[in-house]
Parts: sequence; structure tokens; C-alpha cells
Amino acid sequence: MTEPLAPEPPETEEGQAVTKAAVFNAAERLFALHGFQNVSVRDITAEAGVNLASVNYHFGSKDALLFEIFRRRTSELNRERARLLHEATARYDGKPPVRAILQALFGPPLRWAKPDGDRCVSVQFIIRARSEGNADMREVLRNDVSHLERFANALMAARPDLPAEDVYWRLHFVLGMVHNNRFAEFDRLHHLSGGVTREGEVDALLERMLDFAEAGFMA
Amino acid sequence: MTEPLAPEPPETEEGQAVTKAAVFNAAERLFALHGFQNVSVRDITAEAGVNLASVNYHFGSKDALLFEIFRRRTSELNRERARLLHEATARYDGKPPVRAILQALFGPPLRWAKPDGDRCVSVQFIIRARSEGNADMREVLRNDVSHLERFANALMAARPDLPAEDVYWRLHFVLGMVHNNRFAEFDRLHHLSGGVTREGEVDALLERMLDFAEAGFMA
DNA sequence: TCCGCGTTCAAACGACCGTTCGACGCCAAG
DNA sequence: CTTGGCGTCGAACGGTCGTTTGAACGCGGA
Repeated sequence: MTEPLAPEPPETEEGQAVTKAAVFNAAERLFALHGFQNVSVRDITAEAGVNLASVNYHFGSKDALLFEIFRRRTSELNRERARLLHEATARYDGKPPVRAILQALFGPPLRWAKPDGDRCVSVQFIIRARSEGNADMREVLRNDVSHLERFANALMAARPDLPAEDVYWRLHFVLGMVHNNRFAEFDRLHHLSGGVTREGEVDALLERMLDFAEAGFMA
Repeated sequence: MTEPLAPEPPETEEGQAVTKAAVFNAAERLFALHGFQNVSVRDITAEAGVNLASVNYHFGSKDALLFEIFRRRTSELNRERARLLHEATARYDGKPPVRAILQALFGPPLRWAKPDGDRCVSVQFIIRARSEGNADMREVLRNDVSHLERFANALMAARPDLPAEDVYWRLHFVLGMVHNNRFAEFDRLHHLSGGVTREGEVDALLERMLDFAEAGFMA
């Protein structure tokens, strides 16, 4: 460890950007855990085991690194949500019920949040970036709108009697529910219930959220 | 403005801590707008029109200032929530329905969020501190538990057939709803609906949230 | 009048930040 | 063998941060 030699030649085994990937993963994990402003470039490079200048060489700046992580993860999440909504639409002959629509909305972030999976930090990163984001990331969230529009339209088709205004507001409410699934909130929930809640099984949590949100949309 | 003289003698009109109050208010506003890490002590003192050393003199440190703001605002919020729950309990002879309980939970932060009121920044500060908080502030949120416990007990009394586990989870869900009422989210909602939603009237928003959350609890 | 206390002031300190620089090793192309 | 681009390295730069310092100020009580 303290050996200054043996710099471990950059091992360009397959790609040439192993360093870039190491920086990406380390930054995502540290940002998700401690927040953007609380993690320095030196923390990232130390965690990744690379040189300090790697961030600026491969990504341009610390902000650009954060933005690239955010852009990739949100596009992955939106793509999976759109795929599930498309499948539900096909399964129900173009008119999926409210519960199927909400399942396409809740499923991906909840499945990612499984504590053993590697996607656990990704969803934590997205949630944190959503509240600490820059003006650039607000712009990405603005494009998020076209993605949420499909869910709003599907919900309006599933509940044609409900005014569009109510659909938008209730979509806003359920997004608040899913964005609130932070580590800190889980801790409080555990402490509040005195250990009654077992959040380990994300499938059961998904059913719980669907029961609650579906009833809210049916009001 | 550029006049270095006329230092405006500390005008100890009534209390002796006009400087402390100015720092408190300026810090709360800036923290609510830009986040904790994005606001420097120099920003605060410049906004308040006081000397740079005032923060450390009156509050000890920047972190202690943040903590004191957070502690005061959360205690105010919890006190008002407890008062409304107490009133609802008395009004319904000890067994308030779900909607009345949720109204005591939603009302204070929504009424504070009125854009013209001076409490508008307070609720924004609380929401932001809840996601960017330190370990010390997590401790305060831990004491929040005893405050939420009363709401959980009232909800369990209103729906005795519902398992306690579900009550805790659904309380977690509705807290996510109310904590999601950020400026950024409002912007997205406006852009999403194409201007259909008018969030100006907080009373209408409160009714919307109550409709949704009550139906969710009744599932 | 003078002293002591609380408060404010300008100025600086040390630490940490993001970023940049120039040199070096490597490998493929000429 | 030479050359040049690419990636990495240690080291440093300028700037901003939170905090501290010591002097000055105002003012009420000996």
C-alpha cells in the first residue's frame, strides 16, 4: 500500500478507459452517500485509486462529471419506465388500468434500490441530485417532462372522468412518495415503528405503495 | 452603498441582539434558496448587512447557526401540528377521523408555504435541511419520532382494522408527499401540465392532498 | 471621569478546494 | 530507431472557505 513504486501500468486490457469507469463509479457512490458538495475531487480519486488529475482529464470538470452521471442514470431509469409502460399498454390492449401504470412508474426505482444490487447507489444518486441539482440538471429534469407526459396521458385514459388537473397533481403526489425513499427516511421509519416495518423485501414495499397510490388515484 | 462611513450605530432600540436576528433571518433565507453548502458565511453577513465575524460571535460556528435555525423551525412546526391534532381529538370526542388527522399534519407546512408570507422560506428551509442535514440534525429528526408517534397512534385508532405496519408505511408515504413540495417540483408540475395547475391557492392544494391521502389510507 | 463589559470592526490565518501544468512512460505508426 | 499522441503522474497555482485575532467603539455603573 505504501509502496510508491509498482504504479500498476494502466492495464489497457480491453478498453482504454478503465480509469474513467473507476472515477465514474467512485463518484456516483460518494455523491449518493454524502451529497455533491460534501465530496471533493480528491475524495473521488482516492476512492477510485487514480490520480487527482483524472477527473478533469476524462470529464473536463467536477460539475461535468456529476452531470454525466446524472444524465446517464436518468436516461436509464426513464427508458426502463417507458418500456414497462409500453408492455403494460400492449398487455391491456391500449388501456392499462391505474395500477399497471403506477407499477411501471414505481417498479424500476424500487427494484434498483435493492440493498445488495449495484444499482442501489444509482437510485440514491438520482434522488439526491434531484434536490441538490444545478441549473443544468434542472434542464434535464425539464426533458423528464416528455417522459412523464406519457404516464399522465395513460392515467387520463384510465380515468377519463377525472379532470386533467387532478391527474397532474396526483402524479405529483406519487412522485413525491417514490422520491422520498431515502436512507435517512428509512431510518426514521424503523425508529418510528419500533422495528415493525421490514423494508427488506422490495416486492412487498412495491405492493404497499401500489395499494396506497391506486386508492388515491381512484378517489 | 459604497460609503464606508456611516456604520449605522448598532441601534439597540429594544433588544440587544438585532444583529443576531438579522443573521438568523438572512441565513434562513439564503439556505432555503441555495442550500447549505452553497451559501458562505460571507454571503450571510453581506445579506444581513453585518460584520463577517458576527456569525461566529453570536452562534459559535456556521454549523451551529444552521442547527439553531433548524431546531427552532422544526419545534414550531411540530408544536403547531400537535396543537391541531389536539384540537381535532377534542372536536371528535377522542376519535378523529383519518381526514382530520391528516389535516393537522398537512395544514401547517402548506399554510406556511404561502408565497407572500414570511414563513415561506421557513418551510423551504425545513425541507432542504431534511435532505442535506448533518448527523446532528438527524438527531433532531429522531426526536421528531415522538411527535409523529402521536399521529401514528391517532391513525391506528381511526382505522383499528389496519395493521400497524401499514399505518407506519402509509404515514411514511404521506410525509413524502408533503416533503416534496419544493419550488423545483412546482416548476416541473407547471411545465408538465402546460399551465393547467394553479398552485396559488394553498387551500385548494390542501383539499387535493387530503382527498388523495385519505383515499390511500382507506384502502 | 474612568473602568469594564458587551459588541462590532478590519484584517489576517491556515486549510482545503477545483483546476492546471510540465514531465514521463508507453505503444503504435513512420 | 525515431516520432508523436495518449494517459498518468507529482506538484503546484489561485481562490475561497470558516474561523480567529486584537483593536476600537458605545455605554452604563463606580
